Amino acid sequence: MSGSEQQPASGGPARHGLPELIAERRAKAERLRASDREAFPYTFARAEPIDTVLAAYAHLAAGEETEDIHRVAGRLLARRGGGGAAFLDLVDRSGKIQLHGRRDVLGADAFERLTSLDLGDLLGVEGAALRSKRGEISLRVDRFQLLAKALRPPPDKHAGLSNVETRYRRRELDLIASEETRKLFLDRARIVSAVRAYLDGQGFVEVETPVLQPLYGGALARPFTTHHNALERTLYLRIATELYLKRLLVGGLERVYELGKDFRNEGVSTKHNPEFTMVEFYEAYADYTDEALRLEELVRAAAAAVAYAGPLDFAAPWRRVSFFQAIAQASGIDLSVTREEDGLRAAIAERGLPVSTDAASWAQMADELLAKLVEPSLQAPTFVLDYPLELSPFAREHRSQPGLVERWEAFAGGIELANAFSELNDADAQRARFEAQREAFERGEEHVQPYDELFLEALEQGMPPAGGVGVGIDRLVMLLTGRASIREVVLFPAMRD
RNA sequence: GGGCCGUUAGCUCAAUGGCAGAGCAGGGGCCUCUUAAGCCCAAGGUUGCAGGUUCGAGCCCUGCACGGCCCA
Repeated sequence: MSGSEQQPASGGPARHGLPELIAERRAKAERLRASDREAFPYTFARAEPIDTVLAAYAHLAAGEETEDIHRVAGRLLARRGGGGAAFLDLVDRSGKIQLHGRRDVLGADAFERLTSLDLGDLLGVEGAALRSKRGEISLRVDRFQLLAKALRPPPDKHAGLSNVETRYRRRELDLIASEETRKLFLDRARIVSAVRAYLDGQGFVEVETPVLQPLYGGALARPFTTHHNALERTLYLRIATELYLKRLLVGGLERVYELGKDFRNEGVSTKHNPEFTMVEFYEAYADYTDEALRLEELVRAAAAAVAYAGPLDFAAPWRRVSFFQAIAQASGIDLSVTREEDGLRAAIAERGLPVSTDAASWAQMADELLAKLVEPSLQAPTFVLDYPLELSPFAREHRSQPGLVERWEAFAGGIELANAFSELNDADAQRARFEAQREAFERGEEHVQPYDELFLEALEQGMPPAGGVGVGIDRLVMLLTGRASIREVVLFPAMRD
């Protein structure tokens, strides 16, 4: 501590705690800037990933040294030793390597600079590979440069960052402190790449449709509303890409997909973030049966990309069960018989099922039976097939079962993973569905599909028969990485201020 | 929306209603093969916020904020 800090009455105010730590680090940075012309370079070229250096020297025996020079760059996260020898742990995206700094190699000045670095500093190092006497593959530090100063201390070098709230709000700290977190988000990137690679390989074209939409649609959800000043109009953040993608089928693109963010203005939970990543893909001349095969293949590809070895078996074919069967097995209620609102309400009450029946339509109660009684029990990957028409305003009527539509939802690990239809391409039937939605809205139903005249005009132009699928990427990542909360797999989840 | 739990130093955590502590990190020293390196010294606090009870509150009570888990 400097003299002035020991005499706060005559000098500046005494600094303690975090401000003191930051001041110490800033002073070091300034001293280095003054004394070391090589500090803070703009680049550090030809650095190798740490894991490739480690892999190249797995054969070294303890105590064996080489003169093979390597360059690595990363963040300083631990330090041991002292006197004329220093051991530093340097971490990059690929791994961690030990650095062995020696006064007799570096000279007194450079060694002093090395040992005065702070944990958290970013540095570039050049030196010879060796395995220490205690058996750790290391680089002897021949030269090093401070690439950036960490003015704030990193999380505890052993305990890491365990405060969940801080991990979500300050994800950069979580990534610095936790190899597990780094691996998770690298796996997420691999999953997204695998999804794209699968669809690209199957002849799908990646497209981008509006996020800001004059009219939202394609799902039953409340939208975020915003305003365009120059156009002087209300715009909505999309809740789905469905309707625009189907217009591209009308346009003849045949196989299209979009992978991006949707926004739903609803509650947050361990399974819901207000913005989330969805891939939707649409395929002309195919139906929902074809799309079930596609989902099996897509998930298999994603699982392979992260070498999934968890408890779920994604090998095809997945289990298939009808909507009515699934509910009958879980509740004892046969919805094909109990097709009336009052009858279903009575059946639910009779069995004392935890399903709200007040002011609920038949379809709402059926949907809730699925969500409450069936969904949580579906651990092994399962398709639930053939939904009531009332729940599915964009799905095509079942070719053989009246009152149902050709739709499935895929579940695994107790959560909904994907949703698909044989797409409704009859413009007049679609118009009737919109009208039914309008009537539902007038009856007071909250989640309805707004009437989209432009979409109807597109269908009137002629849309090929098609299958379409939406897959929740966040949930796919949860399943393939074994995480129970969506907040774990979203880098910066929504948090209250 | 409800219930339970949590919030103390930069980080990880202690503390019968009775002087707020430790480890790590940071500061000053010693130490040329360490692995949570070690040893000595000094320093670091609006105990989430606002009230209340009490001679005395990190601890008890009320409200609020944020988070976690469970339920709806």
